[in-house]
Amino acid sequence: MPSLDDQPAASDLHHAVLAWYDMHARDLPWRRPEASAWSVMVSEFMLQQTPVARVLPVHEAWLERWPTPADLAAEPTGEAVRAWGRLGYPRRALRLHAAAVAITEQHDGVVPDSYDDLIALPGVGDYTAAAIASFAYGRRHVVLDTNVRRVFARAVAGVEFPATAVTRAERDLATGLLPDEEATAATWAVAVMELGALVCTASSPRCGACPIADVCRWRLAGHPAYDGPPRKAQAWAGTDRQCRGRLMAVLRESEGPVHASALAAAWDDAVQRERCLVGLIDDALVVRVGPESYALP
DNA sequence: CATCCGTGGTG
DNA sequence: TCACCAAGGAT
Repeated sequence: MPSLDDQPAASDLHHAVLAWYDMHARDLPWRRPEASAWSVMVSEFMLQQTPVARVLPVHEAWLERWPTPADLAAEPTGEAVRAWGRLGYPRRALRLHAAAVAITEQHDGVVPDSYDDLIALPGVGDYTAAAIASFAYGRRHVVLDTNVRRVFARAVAGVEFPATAVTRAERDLATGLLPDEEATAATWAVAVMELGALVCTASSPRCGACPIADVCRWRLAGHPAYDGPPRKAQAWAGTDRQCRGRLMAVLRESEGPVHASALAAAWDDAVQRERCLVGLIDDALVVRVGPESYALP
């Protein structure tokens, strides 16, 4: 019978989480045995800050249209931005395209399997590099995303939410919990993430359905309330992000170039509209094709 | 290390 | 209703 001072034994966590995953894992396209590394990579880009439900249809259309990195690399960047649709953060589409170009030119069109090669690609940070290496190639890596961090914060550290930024102690903890055997480590990585996504959710966690509830330090401590710094909600109404989104929607939905008047109709504040347009052009999400005419690149 | 970068679902 | 949140990365 565990006391509050005990750390959950790694072996207990492994068995419980892996058994739970075997039973409850979602059947997602990028997890199927026939899924290519490119499919995994596309999913990871799309899933950066966007929920699975909204990624599914876009991912399917994307892989059908561009089955390999070279297929995407051969297209203008604007086609990637248009196909990205309303997933949000369209710079991710640009980075995915740039990554496809780099893979085509520097890796013979094959998605790299090493963390070092992956993290050198545009739009690939620590999480995405580890995720692709682990999920697509079965390599042993610490995959630290928001779900995994939350599960470990609760089950091991006994707090409701992890710190704002990844700490050294947190990474050491995750490293220590990573199973030794390579294939097991890869399954563990996706299993812990799935547990965080489906059971150990940010709000209203389903502890009654959790395979490690009996050793979870946060639950054993009586679910103490979060006492860290307030996590600031992102402002939205009236921000440049909203303005940029409106402008991009106009361009996306138009087959050809749009006149400045069409953009003006999408956002009233002329000063802010101009600032955002300049920013979009600077980001290479928009190109000016005439005196008062704009288009996707 | 804090801030910026989209969008839509939900309790 | 509206604050919160969803598989981050770049600067």
